[in-house]
Amino acid sequence: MLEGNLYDGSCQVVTALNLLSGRWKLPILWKLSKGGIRYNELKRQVRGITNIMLTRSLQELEAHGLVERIQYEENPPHVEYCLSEAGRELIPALRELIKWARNTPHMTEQQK
Amino acid sequence: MLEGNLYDGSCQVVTALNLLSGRWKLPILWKLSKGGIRYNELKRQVRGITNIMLTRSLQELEAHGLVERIQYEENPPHVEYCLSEAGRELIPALRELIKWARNTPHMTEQQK
DNA sequence: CCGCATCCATGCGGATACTG
DNA sequence: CAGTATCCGCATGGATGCGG
Repeated sequence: MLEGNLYDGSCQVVTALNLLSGRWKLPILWKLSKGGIRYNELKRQVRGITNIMLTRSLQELEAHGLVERIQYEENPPHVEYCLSEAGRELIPALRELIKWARNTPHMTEQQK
Repeated sequence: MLEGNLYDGSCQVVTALNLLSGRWKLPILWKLSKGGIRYNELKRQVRGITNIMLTRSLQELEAHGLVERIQYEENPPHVEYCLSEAGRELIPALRELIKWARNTPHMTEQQK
């Protein structure tokens, strides 16, 4: 896995990582990892996010199969978001990254 | 040093992940994980990268403590780059991400 | 051999306002 | 409640050429 043609391997990881980059994706995924949640509740919990950014992020994550959108045909509208199987499988990798970030001085210092 | 850090980290993981995002950082780190390497050799191995992008990426990675630059006072010039301790500690997390990316259909299909 | 300076294009993150 | 529609600034990626 580490060996062999590295560039091929890197491509997918680069794609994956760029999918997750940006200011909001991880916080969103994190909230979703706790279970299904509605749009406005999610917006409340992800501090500072606006409608447009929440909508876009969710759409992207859904388009790439990390998040599932479930719409209940009710009035008033009721939509829930949750992690897909792929999304759930991603969590362990993120946990590793979190662990690393916490134990890395430069990461904790340079919060300018 | 390069200015304009995109998002200050209200979250360390977000900061960490954004540090790694972009087209070249991971391929570079990947090559470096094999051991120290010279600038031009690195440029040869990271297909398609230009001087400016290689230089910038290395500077950023160095500024954030993931990469170390070693300059030998010789003529002709001799510079080597290698992973720092923090950089080496990051590899396991990346391995997880690679594993995930490889096992995720959408990642392998949708190279947009 | 190992870079930096300059300039340019693009896309992303975001503010504001509106809708079914 | 759950979103869209516009518009915009600026960081980021990149081509090309120069310099120690």
